[in-house]
Parts: sequence; C-alpha cells; structure tokens
Amino acid sequence: MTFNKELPKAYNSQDYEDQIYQKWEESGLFNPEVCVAQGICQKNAETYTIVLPPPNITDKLHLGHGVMIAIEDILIRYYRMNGYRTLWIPGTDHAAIATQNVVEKKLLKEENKTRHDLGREKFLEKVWEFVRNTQSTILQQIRKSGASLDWSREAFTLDDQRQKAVRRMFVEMYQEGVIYQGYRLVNWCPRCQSTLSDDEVDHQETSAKFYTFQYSKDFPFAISTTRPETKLGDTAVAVNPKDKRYQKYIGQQFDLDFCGVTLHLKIIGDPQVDMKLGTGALGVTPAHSMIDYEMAMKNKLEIVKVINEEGRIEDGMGNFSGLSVLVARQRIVDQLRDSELLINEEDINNNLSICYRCDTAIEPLPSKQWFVSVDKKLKRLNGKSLKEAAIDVAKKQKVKFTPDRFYKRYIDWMENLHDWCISRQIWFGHQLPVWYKGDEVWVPKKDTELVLTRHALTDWNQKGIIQGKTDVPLDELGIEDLKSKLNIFKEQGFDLIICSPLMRARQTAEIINEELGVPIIIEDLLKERNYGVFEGRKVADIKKAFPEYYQDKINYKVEQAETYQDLSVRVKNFLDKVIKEHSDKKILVISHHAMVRTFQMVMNGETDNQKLSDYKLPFGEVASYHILDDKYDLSDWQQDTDSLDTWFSSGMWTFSTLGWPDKTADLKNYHPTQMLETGYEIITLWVSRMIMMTLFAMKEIPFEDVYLHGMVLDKDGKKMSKSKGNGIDPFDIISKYGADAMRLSLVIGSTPGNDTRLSEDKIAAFRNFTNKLWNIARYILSSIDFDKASEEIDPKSCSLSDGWILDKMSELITNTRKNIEEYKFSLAGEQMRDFTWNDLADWYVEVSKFEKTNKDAILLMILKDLLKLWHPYMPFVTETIWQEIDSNSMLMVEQYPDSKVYDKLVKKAKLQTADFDLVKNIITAIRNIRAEYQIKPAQKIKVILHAGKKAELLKAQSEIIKNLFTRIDILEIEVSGDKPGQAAMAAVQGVEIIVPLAELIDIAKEKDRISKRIDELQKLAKGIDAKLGNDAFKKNAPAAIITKENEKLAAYLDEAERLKKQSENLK
RNA sequence: GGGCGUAUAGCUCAGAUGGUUAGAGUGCUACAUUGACAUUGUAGAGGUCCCAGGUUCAAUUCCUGGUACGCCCACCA
Repeated sequence: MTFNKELPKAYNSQDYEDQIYQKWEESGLFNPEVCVAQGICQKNAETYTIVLPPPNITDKLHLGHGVMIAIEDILIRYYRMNGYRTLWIPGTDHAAIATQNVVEKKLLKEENKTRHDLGREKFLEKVWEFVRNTQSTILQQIRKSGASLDWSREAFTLDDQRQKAVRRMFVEMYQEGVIYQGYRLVNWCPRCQSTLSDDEVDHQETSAKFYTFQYSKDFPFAISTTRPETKLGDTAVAVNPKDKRYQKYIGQQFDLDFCGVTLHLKIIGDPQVDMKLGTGALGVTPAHSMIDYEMAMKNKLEIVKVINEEGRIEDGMGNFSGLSVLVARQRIVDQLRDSELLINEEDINNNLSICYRCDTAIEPLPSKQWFVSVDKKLKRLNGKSLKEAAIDVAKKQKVKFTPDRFYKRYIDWMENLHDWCISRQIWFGHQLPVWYKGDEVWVPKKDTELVLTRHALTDWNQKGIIQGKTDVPLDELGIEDLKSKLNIFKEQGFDLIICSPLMRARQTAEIINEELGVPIIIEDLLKERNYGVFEGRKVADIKKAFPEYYQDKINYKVEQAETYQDLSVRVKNFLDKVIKEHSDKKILVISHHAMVRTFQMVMNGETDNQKLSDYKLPFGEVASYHILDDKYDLSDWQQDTDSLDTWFSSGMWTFSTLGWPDKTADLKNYHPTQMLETGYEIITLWVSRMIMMTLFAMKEIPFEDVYLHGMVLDKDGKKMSKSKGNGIDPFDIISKYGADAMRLSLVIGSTPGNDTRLSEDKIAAFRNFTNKLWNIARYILSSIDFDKASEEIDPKSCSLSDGWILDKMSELITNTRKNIEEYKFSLAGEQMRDFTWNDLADWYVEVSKFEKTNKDAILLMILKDLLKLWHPYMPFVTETIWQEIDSNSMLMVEQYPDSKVYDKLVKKAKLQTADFDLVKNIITAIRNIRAEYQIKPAQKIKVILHAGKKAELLKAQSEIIKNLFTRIDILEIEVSGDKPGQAAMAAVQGVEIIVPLAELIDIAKEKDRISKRIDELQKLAKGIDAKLGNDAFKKNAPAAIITKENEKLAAYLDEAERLKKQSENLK
C-alpha cells in the first residue's frame, strides 16, 4: 500500500492552523481529567502544572507574550506526551490602575470627559466594555499561538470566584493583623488622584533650582532645598551631629516667621545629613519627604501637611493657601529675595519622581491608607514574618530560579521590602471589603456562599404542568439530563447540600452527591410554593383562564396558594437559619422555580415586583450568592470606595485559579505548581508577592521553579513600543509565517534571562525550516510502501547508513529530553534542527534514494518520532503531518519517543556507526575537490581511494560514494597503490582520495595552493612542538592532553608530508 | 551612589569545571536546478573571542581593573 494523498508542495500554515487548533480544543484533551478518562494518562500519574501569567487586558498581546506562551507550551506539551497529568491554566489580569488609565485617556480623547463627569457606575460600564473587548482579542491571540491551555478553567483576576478569594484573603490578613490601616506618607499622583506603590513610581532626570536661604533673620543659619514651598511645613532642621558649625544648636527650639507663616523648628542631629551638600543643614518637612518622615518618626516631630491631594497649598498657610505648588514656590522665592534672605540659586540636575502611568510629578503626602505588613511575625508561619518566610523558601532552595542570578535580585529586593500600601483611589478593581456605617467600621469575617440550583426535570415539568406540593419523581429524561451536567457541581468544594423535602429535589441532591459525598440537609423552608388551585394544571390553561395572574404575579391572590411575599418571608427565614447554623460554608441549595426566583430577588435587595420576571434560573444552571457575616442586606452600609492594588489579586494567582478558598479537588491535585515562567522585569512586582501571599494562605510555596525569560527587542536592540512604531505584531507574523515559525524564532537563539533581538529575517528562516520538515514528510510519505513500513525492522538487514541514522536518532532523543528538562530550549531546538536538516534530509534521505535495502520502516519510524520530538516546539505543522499519516489519533497525546528502541536496534545491528562518518567525509572531500578545481557539473570523474584497512568497508559503500552528488563514473578502491602525477588529492582519516585530472589543472596554481596549506600545517605543528618541548607542560598537563597533542602533531606532519610528495609529483 | 548583565564572523546569537584548526543561523561569493523542497542543493570566504594587567605549563574561558551598552534598586534634602 502506498500513500495515496499528494501533499501540497509548500506548507502554507494558514490553511491548517485554525482547524488543527479547533480539533485539539474540541477533543477536550487540554484538560487533564479528560486525558485520564480517555486512558491517555494514569489516574494517579504525577501532575505537572503551570499557571499562565495573566496578560493585562489593557492591550493586545506583544512578542514578550509570544515567548512566554512558546516556552510554557513546550513544557506542557512535553510533559503531557510523557504521561503526566498536565494542567496549564489560562486567564487575564484586570490590571486595575493601568486599565482605568487607558479607558480614562480614551474617554478624554473621544468625548473630552473625565471619569468624574460620568460618575462611578457609568464609567465602570465603559471600563467593562473595554475589558470584554480586549479580553476576547487576547484569548483569541493565545489560541492562535497554539497554546494548549485548559480553557475549561479560564480565570480572570476580577471574576466572581477571584473576588471571593480576594475578599477572603483580605479578611484573613486583617484578622491576623497583617493588613492594617495607617496614616502614612504615600506616593500621591495628583492627576490619577491615587496613591502609588513604590514600584509604580518612575524617576526622571530634570533640571531644577537649588535654593539656599535663611528662614528668617531670627534664624542663625541657612538651609538649601529645591522645594521652598514645602518649607511651610518644616518642623525641624537637621544637621550632622559631627558638624562643628552647628553642633551647638542641637536641641534648641526656634519659633519664627517664615514668609508670613509661623514655624516651630527644633534643631536635631542626624548622621544621614550630608555635611558637604548645600549648607550642611536640612529643613525637615515630615509631611512631604520620605526621608524627613523617617526623621520625624525617630524624633517624634509634628507633621504639618502643606500640600493637598490636588497639588495645592493647604488652608492656613498665609497667602499661599490654594496656590499650586509651582506658583507657591515662585512666590516664596520672590519674597525671600525681597527680604534679602535668599543667599544662592544654583542650577542642578534633579531626579524627579513621576507617576509611571501618566508621568505627573508625584507628591509624597500623608494619607490614611491600607497596608500589608511584611514584618509582623505570624503564628501560622512559625513566628516568621511574610518577608522572612519568603526569603527562607528561596534560601532553602524550595523555590529555585533560572537563571540563578535572579535569586540574588530576589533576596536583595525582599530584604529591603517595606510595608506594602494596597489601597488605590481608583474605581476599577477589587473594592476593599470594608464597610462603614457612621463611625462603625466592619470587615466581614465570614463568607457564606450559597449556590442555588433547581431540581432536575420531572414528567410534569416536561409536560408544562404546574407542580407545587405534588411529589412527582424525576423522570428518565430528567435524570439523564442531570447526569450530563454533573461537571457543573463537581470539584467546586461544597461543604454541604441543603435541599427541599420534595422527592424531585431530594433525588437531584442524591445524584449530584454521588460525585460530592457531602452531608445533605433537608429543609422544609425550601419546598416549592403552594400553588393552591393552580396545582396540577397546565401552564397553557392557566394563561388562558387567569390572564390577570400574568399581569401581576406578585399581588394576584391565587386561591389557597402562597403569595410571593409569603415566599420571601420563607427565604429570609431560611437565610437566618443558614447564617445561624452553617455560616462560612459553601452550600449547594437545591430548590424549585418559584422559590429560586424569590431567593434571587431577596439577595439582590430587590423590592420592585415588576422585576420578578427578570429572575429566572434555567434547569442545570447555578447562581451564586455571598452572605458576609450575618448581613445579606447591606443597604445600610457604605463600602469603602477604594480599590486594591492589582498585584494583590494577581499575587494569589497560583491558588485562586485552583478554586481557593473553596476546598477544591484542583487545589489538592495541582498545588503547588511546578513552574512559573515569566519576564524578569516582574520578578519583584509579581513573583515576590505570589510567594508571600501563597505562604500566607496555603502555608506552602506557589511553585518549585521560576524561569525568567528576557525581553524581545527590535533588530537594533531597542525596546518595542507603540510610540516608537518599531513593534512587530505577533499576529501579523502568524498570518505571514505561521505560529510555528514564530515560536521557533522566539525560542531558538535565546537564553534564559537574556534579551533577544528579533528581525523578520530570522522568522522567515524558521518558516523555511517548517517547510523543510513538511517536504521531508511529503517525500517520505510518497516514496515508501506502507505495508513494508509496517513490518518490524530487522537489525540484521540494516546497512551502515541505517545504523548511523538510528544511532543519531537515539542520541537526539536523549539530548532533547535532557535539554528540555533543564530548560535549555534553544539548545534542544538547535540539535533537532541540525538532525532534521543536516543528518536526515541531507544524508539519510538522499542515501535512501538509491541504497536498495528496505528503508521504509526506518524512514516511517524516524519520521513519526521526529514529529513527536518537534511537536512541543511546532505543534501545528507536526500535527498537520500526523493527521495525514493517521487521522484517527492525535499527535498531541502520543507518547514521547524513547531512545532505548533505537539503542536496541543499533546494538543488534552491530554496526560501527562511526564508519558512516568516514564515508560522509570522503564524499564531502570529493565534492570539495570538484568545487575547488572547478570541474563542470556535467563532467564525470574517476576517483581512486587508497583506503588501507577500510578498503573492504568502503567497497561495500561504493554506491553511496558514487551517487551522492559526487558524479563519479569510475570508482577504484584499493588498499594502496601508485599515485598518478596529475591529480587532485585529499586525505580523510587515513584514506587517500585521488582524482586524476590530466590536463585539467594549472600546475603553478596548484603548487602554490599546496604550499600555502603546508605553511599552515607547519605553523600548527610548530605550536604543538613548542608545547611538547616545554618541560613545565609535560610535568603539569594531564596525560590525556599530552597524548592528544602528540596525535595532532603526527596528523599535521603526516598531511604536510603527503602534500609535499604530491607537489613534487606535479609536472 | 549600590547591584546585576552583556561585549565572540557583516548581522543575530551559541560555546567550553582552562587544552577545539572557536561554532550555528542569517547575510555574502561561486556553481547548480523539471521528480520532496528555489521557502532548494553543493562548496567557499569571513574571527586580535572589547581593552589592559594577573593567575597558570596553557586564558576567548578564571581573577583584578578599565571602556561601551543595557537593566534593576536607592537617593538626590
């Protein structure tokens, strides 16, 4: 049987990628549970988990994301093919402040409005619209890259489950005293109207004036500053205690008038003060300088706030109040000059703090904010603080860094870490779970989650009959339908089920509980509405008979029936009972149509009866509600309007994506994860926080390995950015060259932690390679006989070339496995490429064209295993080819190749595979002679080999030597013999190659060529000779090196000797 | 100011616990071309391994110092 499909000549990625991805995704095999169910991996197989660092939804993906996806997908596919229960979790990051800023800028540009013009609710609508947009683009882009992510577990840092997790984290940290509210100096951006954490502050070199002046004539000496306006809030003057000029003043108190504002200044000594800078005396402004604030804390100084949140001077500052900072500065300088207090003005370069989002100058100012303490000792961390615990796990190598130099950076950063300000005055993000009522502050301790669902279908439901108290059991269809939907309830970490007493609900509960195995509580309050006279009648009939009922379901009194008001009382009673008896649990509530919709109304604080019809929960769906402490009605309370720093929620990513705080199966199975792969620029921002937060919440590490990739720069080594217009859009690349080519170009030729430059030429080169692989497959598939190829390989019939390629393949498999496991992705890729192109295509496939042993089985085996090896790197082209070979299976879940299969064959074939290298070298040497002597391609040549011991071996390989682009018509292989005078000669590993050339060569030129080569050899020989003549060398160098040097010397001299003779023979 | 990284072919980058005639891809040059592939084949040219010292029998590799570029952190009152 031959392969009867003709593949297209060139691999056009666009024709295949989307449909291949669809096939993978539809198979469900990105999900490890599906793999287990299909027997692809063992139920108790080791797990391998990576969480995808969630891209910010501020913008579409860039090439940095491309690197991240490529590397992670390589690992995931590799481990999946090796039988691990492999999980890769997708998601996106809401990036609170960044996203809000993007939308604000857009709003300003398009509608000339600020967020305050719109108001919180309207503005957030805009943000969400933007989020949905970019989010879907990003998720599409990730698919386009070929990422084998388990989409059934997709998460968003701001979705319901993550909100719950964040709330729980905040509450736990608050209870432990890790989170606290404090009046502290913070970085304030007057434009964003928000605090910024230290790492959200950028620095910019600016020119500034450095003023030296006296506060007043009453003050004994001068100070220097770049910010005279802040001096209105000075409460001390600091000098170096060693400074002889000022020592005597330390401890004294001065009350004076500074430009119309009264200051009370204490003179303090502080060794931090630089005696040489300015006058050596420093005005201390605790409210607006970090260093001054520290001094104020040490010396218990008063804090006077001068600048407000708008960047203007506070009230009570004489005639400066209300002025902007810059205007106030000018006024003060003018006034000082007028009163002859200004001594000096100097131009200096100043490093200005600016907002990393909007470049506005930062005002440090005191403000009431929420903080995470990194120094508080915690019982749950065995008395260590977050900082200490996070340092500890790195030092103990529980978390390892690749490359390891980032370990140092991590430790340095952690050791200098200060408390983390987590509140941001922005609207988009996780609102702080803090509520106020008057002076009361409430941080809820308990979070009871009620997941509502309806019972499965009964016969009456199917027929549209109103069913209240009548105890109709589930029918077969209903049971079947429910069983198909059980995955909705599975692995959610429910603590218990509370269920209506009616049979249909109890049956539903029992079926669901077969998966969950939790207690079931029967609750009378959850039974269906008493429908009175409606009971047992068809809905269609009722609609006809009681049209008024459908006008106003709430108020219409059905005879003998409960009203919706009655139901809402029942719901409230139920809620009270739950809070009392089952608070802080995750509860599955199984009830009925009318009850469930009433429940939803109550939980949403809805009183408008007209909205009843908005509340409907279809069969097989769930609605989730939270009760915080004992309050399901929060209308009296006002929630804090601030949002959390975005890193708070992304710091929880490794466990929040697995379902924490619910006790899910995912958490048990997949945490801690195996590795985190991300860019080195966020090691401090993100990696460190993940480690701290995971230690706090889980008391374990988030991941075992951290792999840090470098940045992708443009071909000139510049950062790619939109404003520079030098960015390469990964998705232009994919449509032009294919996702495989892009992945290769990002992975091969770059090493961990180092930036790489990328140009389109490089990508094109890898596109060429995908095409090469395609054509290798195309040739093999069209030339082999499938019946023969399916026969077992008989080692005894293997030729020298067969043994050689099998040996090479074995080596390749071993190396590739090792390199991937050691994160040497580039090296693994290079070796695979070298094998594919240089060994397989250029030699073995060429040999197979005329060597008449049965190579079909070997070619097919190597092709299939090569596709497997390449699959993690280039999933699309390899799967496409695989589908051509066998469309009933999927390469993605094939077993990764095993080198032992090849080793066994080679061993049994008993071939000296190194001998094939000799043949190769001889062929190359002959080609070389043809090129060097410019022998026309059409011209056939005679070649004589003086082969010594290898004569017999080479005779057996003579077909290969004659046919591999050497164009030989006569090949004579002898042990030794005479050399013709006019001939081109070369030697390879002791075999002399003689090509008689008769009149073809220019003797003078040839002699010249030979003598140049002899010179070269003599130089080499001389070097070694000197070395060998050196006693110190002989004494100190290892014996192996000395032997090697001797061998080299002999070879050089040998070749030189031979060339000399050859030259003499030329006439 | 402190710390880290990088410097190897025209370009992009590998490399070795110190001993190689220092590698790959791309680019360049020459030749070839209907039978898997011009997204190809064959061959070739191309390197003071940034500089200066040191250690060593031996340094492109290790150490010290310098230069250039990049990054991180701190701070500039």
